[in-house]
Amino acid sequence: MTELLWGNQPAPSRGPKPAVTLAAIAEVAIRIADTEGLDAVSMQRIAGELPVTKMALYRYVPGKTELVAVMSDLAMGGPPDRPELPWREALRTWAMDLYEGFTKHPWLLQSTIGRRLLGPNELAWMERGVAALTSTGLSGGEQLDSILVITSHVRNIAQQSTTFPGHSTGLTEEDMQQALGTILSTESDRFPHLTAAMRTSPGSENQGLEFGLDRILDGLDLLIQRQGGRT
Amino acid sequence: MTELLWGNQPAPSRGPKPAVTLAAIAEVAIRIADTEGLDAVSMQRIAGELPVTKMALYRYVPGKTELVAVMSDLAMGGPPDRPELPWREALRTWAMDLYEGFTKHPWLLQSTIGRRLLGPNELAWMERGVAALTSTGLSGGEQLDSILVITSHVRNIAQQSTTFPGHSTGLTEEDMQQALGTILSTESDRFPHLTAAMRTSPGSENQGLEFGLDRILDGLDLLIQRQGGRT
DNA sequence: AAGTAATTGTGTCCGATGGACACAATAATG
DNA sequence: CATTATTGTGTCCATCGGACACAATTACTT
Repeated sequence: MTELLWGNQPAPSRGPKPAVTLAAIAEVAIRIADTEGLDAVSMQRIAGELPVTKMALYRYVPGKTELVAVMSDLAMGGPPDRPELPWREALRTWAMDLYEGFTKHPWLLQSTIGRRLLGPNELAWMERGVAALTSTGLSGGEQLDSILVITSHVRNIAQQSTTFPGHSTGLTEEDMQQALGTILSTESDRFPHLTAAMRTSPGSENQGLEFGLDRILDGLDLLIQRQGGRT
Repeated sequence: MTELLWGNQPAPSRGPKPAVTLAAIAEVAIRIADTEGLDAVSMQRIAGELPVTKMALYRYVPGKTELVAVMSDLAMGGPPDRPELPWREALRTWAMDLYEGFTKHPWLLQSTIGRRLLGPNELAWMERGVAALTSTGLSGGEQLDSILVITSHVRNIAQQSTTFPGHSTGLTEEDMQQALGTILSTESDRFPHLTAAMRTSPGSENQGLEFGLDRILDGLDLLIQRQGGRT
């Protein structure tokens, strides 16, 4: 499995030439997931767009789980190159880049959850994250925890703002807002503060990303200053 | 669907007595999910533990999606009663209670993602969250964004710390750490900061929850003070 | 009391899924 | 030329969510 993700295949000499490559399989799978959602990615479907049958895919990948892992790391890609910046700006653009990646491939939010083996690209993202924090005086554990908080925030904001192709419950953002509205109006006595908050809320938007990010960065800044770290 | 979640069924008069109830179905489903994971919850499996057949369940629920929604809101439960506290402590215990809920039913992390209709219990949690922030002078939108950040953090911490029954890739936390270790040792030149950070890291734990929570609360505190809010 | 209408439970059937497995075709090596 | 490792194919299976027709049950109406 590690070999699959990191591309360390022994390269056999005997036997017929492979008709496809792991990369080609992953690319097809990614394209399907991008356009029709992760649930539309089946072995049949993939094989249908390649000069092989379904079962041939199992020569390249032990199972669907592993295939999803490979395509995930590939779709995620590495973090884009950015000019060196002070830690706060560096971390902010890092978060924004990450957000963009998740909006470009929304299904990554489904496929990269829970305990899993990490691929080279995912590790590269982490590397860039902690790199931004090395000069702050935070300990290793604090650095890791910091980028974890930011990642969580970015992920969950992306999750609720992007619309999933396929698999979704078929709910528009409007549907949800409307249903919530009618409930809150008929049941407003049970949720007084919530109704009040939603009434004064502008009703949107991706300011949620900015807001949380600013709070977290403020909190980190405070900790760094308190520990006498430099920028 | 809203009727299902909020328990507003018209109660028919004609016809035979129902052999089971929606609540009973949900309870069985919850028990299965708790012990064997969400993927083990199938209509067959549920019916097997009830005096009905699989297809009879569809008299109580339009489809599996809706059933999962119902069992999710039920398992989540409402927020526990807590004495009134200043906003920071209130929000902290709120987050801890939420965390406990997710560790008690890890599958909630899978079932309550993306756009979905909100049940009474989920709304009750939100109500408690914003209630803690009403006296801070934050706007409605800011209050909602605040509890969203905290929820995200709690969720993702719970996600990586709890072990999923079934469905998991069968990876122990040790397996992951070990695989990561070997990769970082053979590939340490590609990830210098990351390897350094992981070397000085104590290797664990749920201090990740505390750390991120403290940063977020610090950031909120700063914003509140900046706006001249009172505690 | 008898019949009508609404509602519940059952059984059968379907398409799609991931995967096991045996087998034939292909290429490099001895 | 024969051996051997490797690739691709076809068949088969259990499981899943769900559609649908049909029988059984109960309350309401006449």
